[in-house]
Amino acid sequence: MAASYTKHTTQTRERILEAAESVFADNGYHEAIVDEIGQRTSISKGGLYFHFPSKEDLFFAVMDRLADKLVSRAEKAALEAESPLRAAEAAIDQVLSTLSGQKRLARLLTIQGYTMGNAFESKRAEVFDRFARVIGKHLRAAQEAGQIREENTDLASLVWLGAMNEVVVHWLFADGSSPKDVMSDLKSLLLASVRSVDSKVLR
Amino acid sequence: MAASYTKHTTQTRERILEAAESVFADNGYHEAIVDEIGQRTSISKGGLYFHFPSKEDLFFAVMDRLADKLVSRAEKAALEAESPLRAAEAAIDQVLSTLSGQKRLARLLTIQGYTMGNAFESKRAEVFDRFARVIGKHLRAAQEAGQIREENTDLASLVWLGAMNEVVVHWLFADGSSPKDVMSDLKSLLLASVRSVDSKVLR
DNA sequence: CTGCGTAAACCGACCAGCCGGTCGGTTTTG
DNA sequence: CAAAACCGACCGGCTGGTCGGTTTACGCAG
Repeated sequence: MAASYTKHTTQTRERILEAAESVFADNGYHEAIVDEIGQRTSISKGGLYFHFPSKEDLFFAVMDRLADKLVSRAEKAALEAESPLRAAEAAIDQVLSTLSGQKRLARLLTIQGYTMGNAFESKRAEVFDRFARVIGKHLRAAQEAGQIREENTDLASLVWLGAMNEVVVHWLFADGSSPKDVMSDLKSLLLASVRSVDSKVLR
Repeated sequence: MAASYTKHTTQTRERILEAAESVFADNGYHEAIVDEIGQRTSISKGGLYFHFPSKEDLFFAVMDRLADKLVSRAEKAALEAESPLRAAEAAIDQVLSTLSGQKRLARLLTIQGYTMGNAFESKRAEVFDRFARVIGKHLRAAQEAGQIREENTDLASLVWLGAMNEVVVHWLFADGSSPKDVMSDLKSLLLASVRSVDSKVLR
């Protein structure tokens, strides 16, 4: 499918996605106006609708693209880690520091995404699940390797994800310290939540 | 201010809030239609707008009312606990089991609330902060009482809150096990995240 | 290389319908 | 008899999406 696109088309799609991302990030789904994406792209509304069937689809495409980027970053970082637990750590590290530098993007992923009604629900679930799975994979490995006590790794990854999310959201709202700044404290909390009682086994 | 309302007015307001809560919970902010609140209340749109200046204000009032209810429940439960750490535990216990029984309400608090654009941001922050403060208060006490290791209690309460939120949201989307079912696992994770290394000091 | 025909890509004026909010008037309350 | 409470027909702005038409890209025959 993607292969059938000409190079030119692909480039244009990319341009649109880029602009759409910024518009959605600024305003959220509902407040975002399709024409504005047109303006920023110098592509008319008609042109936009040639590439994407609807505003909703465009939004989904933006989210997918974003998730792809972040997840692959996280997985790459995890690959370089020297132990499963470190890998899980590296993944959240990566995500948090990326988001730290890009407030609007963070906003899009955590808050703005919600701003479409029911239609978005499943998308949100999908994107967050992808992250949860990345974390879960490594936690499971860590458990098998005896690095951690916790057996319910699915729940644990949910907890980790939720914690990260909340830290990011809090930063966005309260604009206090950035996720980067609390990262080390956060990591020790999360590690503590799963580690063996015998703390020597940790890592 | 509230005192200046007549009894009758107060009752009507209550009826409206009740209906509004259910309509918002069903559809989210944008999809919710003011007229429908009218229908369910048998109060005309004009009547509604006599009591609330705008849809947005009505929504805020609904959220406030909800937060009041939940927070006071949580605090009441915490009062009866025998130690600060137990109190924090009781608070999340209370919230989770309440939400477990009321899916629509849970949806409203966690997801639907977001479905208004930027205007909602500060409200979300406010509501969640109230919960965070409840947890934080007890964690701080627990820290002073030497029950827990963690010093950054603000962060810890954020983590707890985020974890709870994510568990609820996941339940709503995936409709797997209810928060109630994972509660004990969740609690042990959260406790582990903050407890002293010397596990005997726990509680 | 050139001209040409076809289809892809793009344009932008226009429409449609939805829904929050209004307001002049009516009923109820005290 | 005020004033509060309520009614509901109506308005108007807004914005996704459409569609007939134009331009560009590209393969190919002469």
